[in-house]
Amino acid sequence: MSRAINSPSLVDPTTAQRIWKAIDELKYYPDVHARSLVSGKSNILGLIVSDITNPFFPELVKGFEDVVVQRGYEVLVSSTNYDPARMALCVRRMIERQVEGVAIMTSEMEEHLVDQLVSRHVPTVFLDVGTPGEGISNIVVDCAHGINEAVQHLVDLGHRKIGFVSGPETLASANTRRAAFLKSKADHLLIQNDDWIRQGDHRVSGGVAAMNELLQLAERPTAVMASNDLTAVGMMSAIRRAGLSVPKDISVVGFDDIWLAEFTDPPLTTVRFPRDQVAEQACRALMSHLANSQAEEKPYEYCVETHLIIRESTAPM
Amino acid sequence: MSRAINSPSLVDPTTAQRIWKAIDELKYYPDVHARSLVSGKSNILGLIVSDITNPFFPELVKGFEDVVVQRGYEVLVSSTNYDPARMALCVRRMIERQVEGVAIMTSEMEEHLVDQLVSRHVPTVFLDVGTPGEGISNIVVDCAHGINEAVQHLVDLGHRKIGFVSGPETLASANTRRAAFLKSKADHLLIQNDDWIRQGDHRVSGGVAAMNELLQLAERPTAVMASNDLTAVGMMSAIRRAGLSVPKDISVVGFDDIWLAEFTDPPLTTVRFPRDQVAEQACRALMSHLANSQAEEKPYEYCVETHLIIRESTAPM
DNA sequence: ACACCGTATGGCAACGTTTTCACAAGATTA
DNA sequence: TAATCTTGTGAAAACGTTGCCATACGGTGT
Repeated sequence: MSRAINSPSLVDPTTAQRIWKAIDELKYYPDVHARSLVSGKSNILGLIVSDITNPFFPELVKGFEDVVVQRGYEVLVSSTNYDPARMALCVRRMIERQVEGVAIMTSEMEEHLVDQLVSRHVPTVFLDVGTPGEGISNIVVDCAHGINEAVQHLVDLGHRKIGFVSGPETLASANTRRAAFLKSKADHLLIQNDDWIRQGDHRVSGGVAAMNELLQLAERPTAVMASNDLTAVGMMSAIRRAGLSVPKDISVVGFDDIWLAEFTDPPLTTVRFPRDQVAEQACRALMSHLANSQAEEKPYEYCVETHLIIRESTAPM
Repeated sequence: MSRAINSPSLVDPTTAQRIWKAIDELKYYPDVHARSLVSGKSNILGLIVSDITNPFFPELVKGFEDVVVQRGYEVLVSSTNYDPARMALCVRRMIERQVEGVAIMTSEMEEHLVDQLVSRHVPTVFLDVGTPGEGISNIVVDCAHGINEAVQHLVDLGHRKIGFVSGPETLASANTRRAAFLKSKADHLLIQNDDWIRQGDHRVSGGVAAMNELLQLAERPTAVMASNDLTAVGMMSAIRRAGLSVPKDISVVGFDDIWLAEFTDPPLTTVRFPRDQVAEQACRALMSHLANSQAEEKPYEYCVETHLIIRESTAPM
């Protein structure tokens, strides 16, 4: 009987024992569907990422799964593959399965899809985009802090000519990072040179191409930063192909601290994007919405910091 | 009404239209839980992996998600983190959510957990371990083929002294690969030298350590193969730290063809483990069990091939 | 015109829980 | 001893579907 399981206080110890014995013997598992049907709660949280194959995401997924499961919930992971149609499918899957909340960890998100979620009162949490409000939270990531540390680190090493390879300009997060770099550069009174600011695509190939452009400049930067680690990997590769050495000739700094960064050659100095913390905070935000369901839906906004991880791709000028 | 949705043939076109209109207007989504409750089918397939953070898995997860979703099912992904207790939790989660089938893509699996699944008649598919039977399928991976191609490739380049760094001996897949290498080596009448066979741990650090041992040998191999790409990455790093060059001084071949292999320096020649095919076949196997539910539960056994991908970490001796 | 058949539709039981309500039995009090 | 209260338990409604059965309706054949 359900009472024995859910409100042990109300039931006589001896009957409770009888019931638990039966449960054990029959290997009884409660039927989640019946349970969900009557309670209206699915006990599922959704997680939407761009592409699980992108090394940025697995850590996020893992972190999310860990804490969500620990709290007795289940996770529904889905990838958009950067495809708007596919994104619509992801949202539909979430709604159909009646998830109790969704963490949308992609940087692109169409307005009307978000509306579908809010109109169904599904709590939502975003990764550093958009505006918190009615059931919508946001994890804001302080990229500037880590980028500032990185610039400071390079300045300390004697670098004054620092280049930057950004991500695609359609990507909000890429623009944030670029702006943070520009600001930090100005704050440090470094040499300004627009030629040293190049655009990549957050993939290895973009890093290679951008770095090749930088290498052909008459006056080259002595250190370069990248908008993400993949770009930095491409840049290091291009530098080496040009017969130069990292970090002896040019220092390189990445961003994200993906798993790979530790094992590039040389190991990449980079800014750590704390994906495990993001996952935990996203989950916490969702749970918080679930707790104070209708009343006072306080939008949750949590700030997560980034920090420089110094490895071996940076050296004195 | 359910008829309009599920058996369009039985309902008058005009009423059908009325119903669809209403569905649209009310933004009606059928309640999966009620549906599952009455039908007894959850429309969910489970996927258990060791660690989504391990670069081997994301591609597998993505492939699985793609085809499962396409067939109108949902996926429940869970990671064991190589922890038996956690594995038990994974199985429990699967059973509680009443998945209709589970793909267990880890190499370790405790007997009694599998029993829980079979006793509940949950179709199961494994990745190259165990014995097919009553509702249990297996995707067998022909590692030998790719390894043979790799050895042949090295022989063609003039190598006769080929080393091998294996994975942990507790891992079935690692032993399979090691055995395949040994057999291929014998077939090619290559120089036998037990000193050239080392044990790694399928991680970068193990590759570094094993390679350092090989480098200290009086008579060194001129080419080395690894049980997986991570090991190969470590080996390349160790070689370079020793002041030698890949592939000029020593050729290196990996196994798995993880995403990273394309971007190491030099790009890694490796044996491609077709994870997308595995995912698709796993799904197909599960679906096949679902189709002929009770009757003639034919165990499904599919063989997937491996092939050498030649990049730049191998060169003539 | 009447019986018959096929098709389209309304109604109802069932799925396995949770929750509420009512009731029984024992304990407490006047 | 009777009345009231407490505690534990059984019974029933509800959740939103599906699948079956009954029924109403329009058409066809005699």
